[in-house]
Amino acid sequence: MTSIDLTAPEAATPKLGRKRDHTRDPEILAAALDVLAETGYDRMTIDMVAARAKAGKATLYRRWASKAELVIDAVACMKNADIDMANLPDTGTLRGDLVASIKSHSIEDGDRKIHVMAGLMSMISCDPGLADAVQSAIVEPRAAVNRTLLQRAIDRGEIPADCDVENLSLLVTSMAMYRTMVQRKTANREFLISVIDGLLLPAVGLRP
Amino acid sequence: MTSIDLTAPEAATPKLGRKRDHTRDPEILAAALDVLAETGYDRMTIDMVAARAKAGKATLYRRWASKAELVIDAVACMKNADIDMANLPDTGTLRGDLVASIKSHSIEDGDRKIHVMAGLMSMISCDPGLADAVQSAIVEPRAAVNRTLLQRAIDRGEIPADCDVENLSLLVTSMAMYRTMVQRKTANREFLISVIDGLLLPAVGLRP
DNA sequence: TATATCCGAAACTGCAACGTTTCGGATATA
DNA sequence: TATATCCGAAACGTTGCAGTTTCGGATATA
Repeated sequence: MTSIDLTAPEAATPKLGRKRDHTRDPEILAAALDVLAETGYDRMTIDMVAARAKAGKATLYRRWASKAELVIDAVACMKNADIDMANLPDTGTLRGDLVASIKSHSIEDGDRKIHVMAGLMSMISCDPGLADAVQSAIVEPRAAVNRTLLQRAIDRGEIPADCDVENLSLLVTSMAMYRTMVQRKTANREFLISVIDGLLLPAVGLRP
Repeated sequence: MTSIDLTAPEAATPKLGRKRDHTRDPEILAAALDVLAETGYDRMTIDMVAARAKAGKATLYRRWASKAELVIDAVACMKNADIDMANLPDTGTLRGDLVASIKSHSIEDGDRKIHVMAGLMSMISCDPGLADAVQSAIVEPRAAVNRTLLQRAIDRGEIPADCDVENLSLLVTSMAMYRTMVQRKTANREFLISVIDGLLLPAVGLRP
């Protein structure tokens, strides 16, 4: 199912000959994500991915049984590309933490994730496994960051303890997704800060 | 292009014989939207729509030149299915107006619109005309309602004049879209009110 | 009533992409 | 060095759907 399974040695494997080069797997998966983000799942073809990765189509089919498995693996392997829960910003204020978590790299990465999700939208309702992969690899990590930052602000008494942490932690991502998917505009730094200053902070009783 | 164009009389049309029955067009378009919302654009087939509408495939191709035109027409014709700008609620408070605008019918309609958008996600990045149709038929009408209700609240001095009306007017829809598309949960009345009371009203300085 | 056009059902064509397979050449292991 | 497996390229068969056409039957117009 996953690329990890493919690395497992089989019972009666002959030991002679060349071994498969798994160092190229990440390149192929990255190429798959690129094509997915640009064209969407249904219009994406294996040939596109192979061409992008400068690999033969046969090479891909040697490693993944189908287009669906390739995509699921690609999504699963994009987990935590930019998010480091163990090393969150700690500036002393909620606004400082939120703004510090918007590095230019994480903006690009977030944008990419949104486009990948858009490409998976039609497929996601059919395959529950894919929905789970998207949930744990794309959605949940980002929400966890915001949830932690909000909880810290509560703990230090900066914001009221009875505020709606769950909805608040999804606010910025929801607005970014809407802007990207529906309005077809980029969720750039300026926009993200306008959401923080215009919606999130006022909602917890802070004036930026 | 549109069903309206198809009703236009042609120059040298013979006057004899049976005329095309356009009273069934809305049924066919509604069937197209149903299939679109359920299966997505790429997996949707003309046969599905024909079967749903209990019509022949040839009948559909007599009226729309292609699958794309059928879908664009269907989206355009769902304009304002539930929204009546001339008859907005006016309860005297922002919360009253917002809650009053969430009738059970408009919840279902909003849910349907979100599923239609999800089905169009992959296609929407290819066809700019489709993006415009979605924008004016699905997205903008709902935002306009919220924008008006917020502006009224400003005019009567209920909320500060410098609040972020543009982002605020997209807040509920964004959260509903996120919940439906990503979390695969229904954006029911309880959820919508939790967004209003937990995010929107606090963000404009009101305590529900 | 006679006729022209409609209708739905179903068979058909064309095409695009999936997934498979084969090929010659390269390369790591024994 | 010998061999087994890798690699990328390219051809192939199959499938599924878009779009077309044909058919018998129904229906509104004259």
